[in-house]
Amino acid sequence: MQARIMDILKKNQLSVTESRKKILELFQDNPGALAHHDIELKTGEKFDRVTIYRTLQTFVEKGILHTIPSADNSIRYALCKDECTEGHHHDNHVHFICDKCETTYCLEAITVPEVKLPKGFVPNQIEVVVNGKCRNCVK
Amino acid sequence: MQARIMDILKKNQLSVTESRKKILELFQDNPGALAHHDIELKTGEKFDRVTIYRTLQTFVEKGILHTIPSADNSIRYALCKDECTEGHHHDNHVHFICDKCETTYCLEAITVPEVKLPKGFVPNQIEVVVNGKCRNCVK
DNA sequence: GTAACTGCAAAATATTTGCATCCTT
DNA sequence: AAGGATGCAAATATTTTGCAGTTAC
Repeated sequence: MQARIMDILKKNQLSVTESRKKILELFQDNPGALAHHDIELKTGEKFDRVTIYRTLQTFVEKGILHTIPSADNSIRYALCKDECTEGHHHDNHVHFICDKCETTYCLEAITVPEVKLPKGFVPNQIEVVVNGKCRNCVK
Repeated sequence: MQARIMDILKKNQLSVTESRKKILELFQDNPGALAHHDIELKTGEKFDRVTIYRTLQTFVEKGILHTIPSADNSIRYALCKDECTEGHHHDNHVHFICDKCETTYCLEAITVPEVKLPKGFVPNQIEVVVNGKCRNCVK
């Protein structure tokens, strides 16, 4: 686990620091996506808020994390698959946000369906975010 | 135009005030979606920032506007079709955000495709947001 | 006249920037 | 040792809340 984290950092020419290791670890241990605020809590506020901002930004730029759009003003982040490289994301999978437990899942197995656009519109990236009840909350 | 605006407000039991009329008018005149910030600018900062927050919130609650998720921490709002009622939105159309001009379109004609979810996941709402070049920016 | 709405002030929260210090390489 | 990363302070920006005055009905 630790090894994998170091690999990710080194592959992206980032120095291996406490905060980066810890934050990456969080994402690896977590099934879903995390928002800035979650990270602050889960690290026990061990790191400066600013460091978290900068770390997340760096990870997104390097293609280690991707962002998940939401309608509630809190961007969530999730680990990218290996194919992502700097400046080029390939996270064309479906995201699922549970209305009950708020967990955000990256449904890697589900590919984004084709969307037919009107003439003149050229797609670049397609985001699909599904809300509903996740398998743990559908009782 | 004005008549239609009054209709919308009355139908939702909202008193007809300057700010509400003006903001609704903005949405009617605009092809795309608007963020809080856009509205401040387009009204010439005539209304208090707080009033705009409250007006937008009210409109969303009443089903007059819907929100469009985004990955950049700026929620955009767009007019709902008539079928939306208080507490129940039906905006299952595709949203398109232009990478160049930043305009957000509601592609009413394009319905959201079926998405197959893993066992145990029950969908409630599906959001599809496409990024790319719009018909004005594809030269 | 009454309830609803607005504007102002202020609080709470979130985000960004500069800089000195510390850590990684 | 050098460059990069962090933490702190502070500047900005965003969002929320309370309340008094105003407006719609």
